[in-house]
Amino acid sequence: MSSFLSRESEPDSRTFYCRKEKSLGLLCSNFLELYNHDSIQTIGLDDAASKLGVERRRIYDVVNILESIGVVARKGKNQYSWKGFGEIPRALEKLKVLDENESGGSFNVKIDGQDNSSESSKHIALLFVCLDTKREKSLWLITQNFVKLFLCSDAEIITLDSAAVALLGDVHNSTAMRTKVRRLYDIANVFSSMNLIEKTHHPESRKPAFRWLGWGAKLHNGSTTALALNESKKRMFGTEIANHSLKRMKANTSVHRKLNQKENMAMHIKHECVEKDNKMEQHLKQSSRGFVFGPFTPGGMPTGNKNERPVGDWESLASTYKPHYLNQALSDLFAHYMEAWKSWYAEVAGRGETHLSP
DNA sequence: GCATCCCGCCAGCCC
DNA sequence: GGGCTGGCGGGATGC
Repeated sequence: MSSFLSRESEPDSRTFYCRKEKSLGLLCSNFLELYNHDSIQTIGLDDAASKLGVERRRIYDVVNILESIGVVARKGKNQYSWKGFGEIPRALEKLKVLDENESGGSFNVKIDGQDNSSESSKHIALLFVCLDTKREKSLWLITQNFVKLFLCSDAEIITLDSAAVALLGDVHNSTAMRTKVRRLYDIANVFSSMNLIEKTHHPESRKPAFRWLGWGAKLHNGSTTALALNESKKRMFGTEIANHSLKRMKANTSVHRKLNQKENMAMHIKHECVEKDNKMEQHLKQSSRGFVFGPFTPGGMPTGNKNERPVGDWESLASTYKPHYLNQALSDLFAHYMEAWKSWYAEVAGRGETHLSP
């Protein structure tokens, strides 16, 4: 039996209550470790609850969130089937396509002060206006809409407050807002534990917010990514269980995690990608006086900074950071990053967006 | 004091 | 009717 299971029976865990040991994120990590195996066909909720030492009610929360991104699928009463991480890209793509169909084409939603356009607000309101009935308030749908906020908006980071506003529509209903934010915290914890998002702070309000890391930011090869996640989880579980300080949110961010030298190639590849992003981001931050840009933020955007790098420098910077990967998949991934960066640069430069400057 | 989110009540649904 | 499902919000914990 895994260490996370035996821990439940320890007398200390009852004597000294630690909230973080009970968190949904940790439960999700343990759930994934338990079921992320090729041999797993069916997941019984009772079985999961007893093996993980939690109430069945908590399992519902986890599987509902996982179901919304395709990792598991409901087979019947009390039964789910394991689909695996390879389903995540497909599920995300479906969400994106679905959203484009619903909104009559891709639109640029900006939230959290990144755009004050009333048109964008209208789009959001139209997109989530249907969240009224019980079914439509389900964790499953809230999760999907939360993902859509990232996938279909220009927002690099999103605060849970603004996500709640977007999903709820009615800003004046404070009770409903609080409830929605609670649910978003649940979802965010699960996603954080899977490294789909990471916690950060809004650059202006300094409010807690979340940044979308997404599946594509890891590896495009589904199986390799799943392997990487699987391996990473194994390491993180051990760390979390053994570490009583349990700095979960910080430890779980892929950006800040240090790589164990003995980790496998998949983890190494993943880390290498993140490292490249970090270097790019650090340079971007230096020239933008602390504004938190994402990895693809155009370097040529005017910031008013005297030390601002000219566009050409960024292109040379990009080529400077071009890694010499032996792995073809990784080379393809980096090429994809470069393409995305270039297209975003072209788009933003074309619009002449100066309002992003602090 | 605010952010976070666990916990379990209880209503709706299904068999 | 009983079990399953999961929305919901009180209130405890963390920082």
